[in-house]
Amino acid sequence: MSTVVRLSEARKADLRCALCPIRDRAVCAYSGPEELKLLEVIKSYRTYQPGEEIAAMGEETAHIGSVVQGTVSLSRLMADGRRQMVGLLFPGDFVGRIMLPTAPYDAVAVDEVTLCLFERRRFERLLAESPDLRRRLLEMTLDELDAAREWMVVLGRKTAREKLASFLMILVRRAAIATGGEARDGLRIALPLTREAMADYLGLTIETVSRQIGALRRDGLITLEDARHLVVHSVAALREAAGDDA
Amino acid sequence: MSTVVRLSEARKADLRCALCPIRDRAVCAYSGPEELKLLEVIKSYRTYQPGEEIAAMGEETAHIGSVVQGTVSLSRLMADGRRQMVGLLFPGDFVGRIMLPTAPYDAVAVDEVTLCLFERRRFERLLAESPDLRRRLLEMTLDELDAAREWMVVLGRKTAREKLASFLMILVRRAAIATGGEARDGLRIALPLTREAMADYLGLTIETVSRQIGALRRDGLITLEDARHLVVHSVAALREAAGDDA
DNA sequence: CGGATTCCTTGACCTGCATCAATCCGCCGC
DNA sequence: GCGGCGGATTGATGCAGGTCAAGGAATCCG
Repeated sequence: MSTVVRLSEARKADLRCALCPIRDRAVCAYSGPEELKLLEVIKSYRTYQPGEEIAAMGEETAHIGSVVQGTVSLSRLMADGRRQMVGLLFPGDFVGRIMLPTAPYDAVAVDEVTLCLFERRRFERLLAESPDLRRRLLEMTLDELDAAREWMVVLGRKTAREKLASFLMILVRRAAIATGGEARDGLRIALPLTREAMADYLGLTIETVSRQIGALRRDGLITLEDARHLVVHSVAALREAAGDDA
Repeated sequence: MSTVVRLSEARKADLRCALCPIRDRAVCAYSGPEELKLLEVIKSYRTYQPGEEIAAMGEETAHIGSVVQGTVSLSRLMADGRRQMVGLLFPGDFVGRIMLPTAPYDAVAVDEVTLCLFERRRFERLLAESPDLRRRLLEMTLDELDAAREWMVVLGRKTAREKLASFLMILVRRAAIATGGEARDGLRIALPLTREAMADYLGLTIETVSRQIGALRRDGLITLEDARHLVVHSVAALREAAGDDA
């Protein structure tokens, strides 16, 4: 009995917004305690398995929300099977298109994903009344637009090697943020994506992805622990290889 | 004397928001008469010549505003000279990044461009108080994000021919909207961009752009009047060539 | 333990687009 | 008229990355 109580208390604690791991980055980042209370009432959590579909392009989406844990891919599929990933969402990022009833692309869980969901209609009603939510959502959308445009440069103008290095740099920056500080040499990186998903993100084939990873390894920029884990030896060299100046 | 008066009256009429040609599409689309009055006070017009720089990446931008007339390109330049266009703005579209002091990319007038400008600080203050402006801006930003992601598919996965056809389809859709109705066969299209600008938009070289236009012409999809004007014979065939289903 | 499956790597070959180079066309100033 | 110039076309050639094919490594399951 007492274990049950303790479990339910723990579950409850998980659900408290104040303790949420993405509290400072999600749509609700600017929301005060009163608004948080409102959100707490209407929110629900859902977990998706790797590869599981979160939303399908063209279909109605009843829920929208935030990535709490894991990685979500947004992609578009052409009629003949070619696929292009158009976004990669990490904890704190917002999933779902507001002001539009249907999803404009496929959303798929890359690894095990937990979402903090709101019923779309209810969230939009809340949005209409909350300057804090609106402000944060606008800010996040603008950031995503900048990121999308940055990625257009990668897709349109970079070589396969530069594409790979650019992708790794994204992971390096994320890992640096997660561990609190600067991007340091010797950083160990987990690749959340399969070779195929990377290829779809970078506009390449899996063979080219594999070969370019091999080339970066041979050139001493990285070491592969296994197919999904690597160590970055020189962040500066990797940035150089990505063709960025920033 | 009387002509001077009449001229100044005409000028004044040009400046009245109620008569603005982009009144229904710009940031101010949802603004009521009172708000329009406020905007009317702080706005100013400026005209740019073809090729003239509107904003340079990384530099502070004192003004933001709407495209009233003409076409604006947003692009990013890599250190070695490679350029990728990341957006093409038409009348009604918003120029400038709010909530950020510096421009995230270069903005250049493609042809003769007229902007309706607001001092950035003042506009942001207005934005903070106006739900109508904020709502419209969020809506426009979300639309641009969708457009950017759609373009990522073009850049990442389409062939040169499909890229050209996709670009022409954008112009066809725009021309259709401008002339009020459906995209009809036999439509005459003006190319606002040079071959170089098209190449930068599509992630190609000017030679490939030229060759692919030639190929579309030889295949009977289009006829060239001159280098900057063409007729689309079959919109359906062009869409097909673009590799789209929508 | 062995077979099946999924994911990744590697090799040989091919092709679509880039590169390099020459020419053309329309337009301007003189 | 004619040179000069920016933009566009066209041709010849090369190569980065795609395609096709085989095989390895890890995991699952009977």
